[in-house]
Order: sequence, then structure tokens, then C-alpha cells
Amino acid sequence: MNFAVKPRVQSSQINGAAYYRNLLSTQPHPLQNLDALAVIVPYHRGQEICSQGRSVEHWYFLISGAARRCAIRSDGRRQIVDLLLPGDFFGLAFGDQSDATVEAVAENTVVASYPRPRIEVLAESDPKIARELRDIAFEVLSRMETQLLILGRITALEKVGSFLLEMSARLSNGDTERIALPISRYDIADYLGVSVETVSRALSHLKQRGAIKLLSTRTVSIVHRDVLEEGERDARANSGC
Amino acid sequence: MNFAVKPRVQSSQINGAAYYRNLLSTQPHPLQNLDALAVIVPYHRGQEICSQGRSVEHWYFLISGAARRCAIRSDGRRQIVDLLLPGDFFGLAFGDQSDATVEAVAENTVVASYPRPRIEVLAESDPKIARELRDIAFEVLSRMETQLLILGRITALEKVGSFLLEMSARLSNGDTERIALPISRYDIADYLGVSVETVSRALSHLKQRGAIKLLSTRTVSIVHRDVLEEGERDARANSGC
DNA sequence: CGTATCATTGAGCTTAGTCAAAAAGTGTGG
DNA sequence: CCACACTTTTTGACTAAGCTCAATGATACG
Repeated sequence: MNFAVKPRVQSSQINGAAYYRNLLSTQPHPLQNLDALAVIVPYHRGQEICSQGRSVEHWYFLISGAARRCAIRSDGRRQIVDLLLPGDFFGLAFGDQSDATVEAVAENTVVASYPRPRIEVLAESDPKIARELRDIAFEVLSRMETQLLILGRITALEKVGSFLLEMSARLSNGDTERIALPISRYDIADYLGVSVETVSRALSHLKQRGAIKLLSTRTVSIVHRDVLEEGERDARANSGC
Repeated sequence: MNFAVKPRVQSSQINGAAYYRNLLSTQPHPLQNLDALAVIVPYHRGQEICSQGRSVEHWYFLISGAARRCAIRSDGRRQIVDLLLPGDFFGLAFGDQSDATVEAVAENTVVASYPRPRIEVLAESDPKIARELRDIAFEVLSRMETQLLILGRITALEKVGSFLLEMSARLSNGDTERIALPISRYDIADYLGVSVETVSRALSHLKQRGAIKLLSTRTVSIVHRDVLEEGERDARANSGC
């Protein structure tokens, strides 16, 4: 009973384990030296990666796909407190109070998990590893701060705008103006603390105004970054000329 | 030009330096062993403790008083992204993008600052210190997460309610039902992402309903914790009987 | 090809923001 | 100690942004 969720390895076209291990080694990240300790597991869409209890036992690294960390309120409402994209670490220090669980949001989300006790022990003897763990914590801190700044914005238009900019920055695949949103409108809504309808309306609004293009429902192309940053306010001044 | 802001030591009733150093040593915290390295400085209300530039050079520990970390938006609106209370560390890893500055919010806010390069060097050779730094990072992470959960709440009543509960938990001076709010309504508003008037109304509402008592404008006594947790929703059910 | 989920759009209602003014503290100097 | 100016807090009236409910289109998936 090591894993509460039993993940099936999808040996679709390629030999799973070896392929993912290679994927991990080619992606530069702080714990590179500890990759031998990592267990690599692919998850299905919606599958639980870790829940409150297990989070203290491992550090996780998202190799591919996407995941969300959710907190469920007493009223049944869901809040997405963290969005995990390729290259992100998670699972370090979930608040004691928030019983947050992490779920895969894309099909075939691949996660490497490092056993916490082992890396702690290694950090005791290897200051380089200790420093890397610290750097990872800072990285997570910075991600949370970004999220905090987005949530603190007032209008829905601003929130959606800065969300798109954040996605653009974090999914930077060379071509930064074209974003493949990894999550549904529902997820965006719960991530930004607004209703689904409002997210949809904000996107339509931005599209109508020419700030973005919707190549498909999940693919956004940014036309005018400045409009996304500033929300409604200065939009008149910008579109007026 | 070590300090951009020149703080005057207030040798009010007691010898400043020695008094604060004693205060620091009596307050248990992770970097206790490094207190000899710390520079202890008292600040006036509104005084800047550190700005974006300086934040990378030091780790800070708030000994007494209170401070706020603010980000100023392009539209001039202020967001308080972190509230520092006695026992809190800060200054570790401000996001690159948020040019946040930390300001004292109470008169005579005393802060210990540890030079970052020095402690980094020490962490290289002492795994115990390395671990303590990590623990501090997790502590900050947990604080940010709490803030994220509060900001994610929908109604203003819920936000104010959970803010009071957070204050109650963090200012736990034995008597947890009586809270001495360290910040103004304006600050609360910018911390929760609502307007001042809304904060005031929410407090009045909670008072009228009997969930809290306002002993003075800045002193709140919690009567019914459950109402604060749940916001409006179940309030009828609770007060109805 | 049908079904379920996701996305968009509209109409009415509620909440919170804005503007404005009064009330309550706070601190200063006479 | 009081009067004064200043800030903070509260309350009211109006307005607007976003939520809810509801219906329709689009997509994905078996």
C-alpha cells in the first residue's frame, strides 16, 4: 500500500519507464543528481497524484502534462491553489490546514517523486543538495506569490488577462504568443476565484477587442500584451487609436 | 550607505540594543544560533524596512510590532501580499516581478536582519543551519498559502471572517478570543482585496449578529468562531436557534 | 452517432465598489 | 486640560461588476 492510487503505466508507443526517465534527465532541474532515487509515474486525467497525507513523504517534479492542487471548502466550492506545469516542483510543504489534493489535469501527466526522508538524509551530508532543496522552495514561493498577485486583482478582466500572461511565461515554448491552455474554463475559474461564465465572458471580451485570438477553445494567441496587463482601464486609450 | 532608511534607535525607557537582543534571544526561532550575526533595528510607523533591491541581501526576522509587504500596481492600487507579525521571517525570495517593499506598520517595530551571504556560507558547512533555512522557507510557504486561501474566498464576509481567525491564530497570546488588530481598516482592505468600506461593513455586520465584539476599534473579541469560518451561508441556521 | 462534458451567451438579481458625509479617535500645541 | 487639525472608521445612497439560473452551441469520446 505504498500508493493509494494505483497508476497504470501506459506503454503506448514507447517503452514507458525508460522513455520517461530519459525525459527527466533531459529536462534540467535542481535535483538532477537524485534522479536515480525518483519513481516516475504517468497519471490519467483526473487521477489523484497525492493527497494531504502522502504529501509529506515525497517531493514531486512534474515532467509533462499538467496538474492542479485543490482545496475544497466547507460549502463544497473548490479552489485551485496551485497549477503545476512541466518543470514545477510540488508537495514540499502543504499548509497544515488546507487538505489540498493534487490531481492530474491532462491525460498522461508524468510525475517524478523523490522520497523525502532519503533526500533529507542526503542533504545532511551534501550541502549542494541542501542548497538545491532551498532553491526549489524559493521557486515554489515565487510561484505562489505570482498567484497571490493575480488573485489580488480586482476585475475579472484583469485576472484573466494576467492569467494568460502567466501561462505565456510559464509555457514558454519559444513561440510565446501562442498559448495552449492546459486546463478547462472551470479550472481557470476556480484558479482565479471567479465563475466559469465570467471567465468565458472575459475571454470573449478580450477577443472582440482584438487583444487575443482564439485559435481553438484551448489555444490562445496574444495580440496585445499591454491590454492584458492593464485590464479594462486603459483599454479605451489603446484601442482608440 | 548601508541603510537607505536611517532608523533612529529609541532608547526610551530601556537601553535599546541590549534590550532588543535579549528579546530576540528569548523568542525561540530557527536561526537562534546565528543571532550573533544579526543586526537589530527598530523602525517607526510607516518606515521602509527593505525594498526590492535590498531584499536579496538579508533574511529578516520580526521581533515585535508588525509590518506589511506591499506591491503597487500600475493603476496605483496597493496590494498587501504579506503581513509580518512577531516570529515571522521574511525577505527570502521576493518574486522577481513584484517590486514589493516592506514597511513597518506599528510604531517601534523591531527587526533582526541576518546577512544572507554569511548564512549561506555557514549553511554550506553546517547541515543543521541548512535545514533551518529550509524550515524557514516552508514556514513562509505556509503563510503564503493561508493568505491564498483567504483571498480565494468569495464574499467579503468570509474574507474578513477568516482574516480574524488567522489573526487570532497568529497573535495567539494565550487568550485567543481577544485580538488586537495590528493594522488599520485600510490595510485590512488591501490585504483582503476589498474596499475599506466593505471591511468596515463586514465587521459591523459580524458585530450586529453577535459573532464578534468590538472592545475598541482595533480590539476584536471572537464570540462565535463557527460563524467567522462559514461566512453568511449557515449564519441563519446558527443564529436561528 | 449519440451522450456527456465543456463553452458561450443572455436576463435578472446580489454583492461590493464608489462617492459623500458624519462620527470617532489620535496627537499636538497652546 | 482643552481646542484644533488630522486620520481613521462608520454609515448611507447609488452604481456597476459579477454571480446565478437557464438555454444553446461546440467538442470530445465511447
